Amino acid sequence: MADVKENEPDMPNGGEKEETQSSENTMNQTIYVNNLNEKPSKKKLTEQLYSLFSPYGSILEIVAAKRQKMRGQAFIVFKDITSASNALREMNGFEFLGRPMSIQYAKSKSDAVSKLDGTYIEKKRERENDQDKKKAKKQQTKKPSTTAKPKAASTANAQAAPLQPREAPPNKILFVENLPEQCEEMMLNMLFSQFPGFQGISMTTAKKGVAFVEFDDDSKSAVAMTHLQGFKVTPEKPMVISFAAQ
DNA sequence: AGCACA
Repeated sequence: MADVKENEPDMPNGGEKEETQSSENTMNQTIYVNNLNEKPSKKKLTEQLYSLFSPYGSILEIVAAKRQKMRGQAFIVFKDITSASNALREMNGFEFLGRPMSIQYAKSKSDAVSKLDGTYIEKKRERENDQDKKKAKKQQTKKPSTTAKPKAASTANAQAAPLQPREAPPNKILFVENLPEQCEEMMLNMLFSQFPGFQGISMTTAKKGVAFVEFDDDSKSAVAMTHLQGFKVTPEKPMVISFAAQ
């Protein structure tokens, strides 16, 4: 297994420029994307977003609406929060259909998620009014017993955490990310073709720094993955390898 | 700019 040091002190500055943090929202498995091109139809846009974001993990749902208030925006509901985190990190500011996407965590939980939790309420009949609760139950100690979701022990860590391979069932196709922009198919070929069962590379035209590598079967791809995981093409960019999503 | 889902 990979030894990961979780407690090493972070360097205050990695030389990265800190731009205005657009996402001060708390972590959410749903990401809110805006500044999208408003020309394509809702269906078309949703399709594009699916193919763009599915490499980061299973997508439960994509919600986009056509109303004036909602156009140019979309909600990508991931199955895992780490997928959302990775997608946000990687794709924020990425130029999509001629415009740089802006991505934040969604402010609230998606219905698709609530339905899986069992906490879904049919209509917006129930508004949580804190006023009422405070007045009625002043001294009541609220004890989350049943459906208490495990609160992230460190809420701030995940967003600052470096890109990590995502969890996915074995697949003969590997998803490689965090590649430097100057990385070309040729050099990936040289790296991966040394492992048995290598079939080929396919770089997505949509996004640089990402590639798919295919092997004969998932045992062969697993070998290559363990050997090349974290391999640094350049000192700043260790490649992150996962099994491709179905 | 703009945080929804019936």
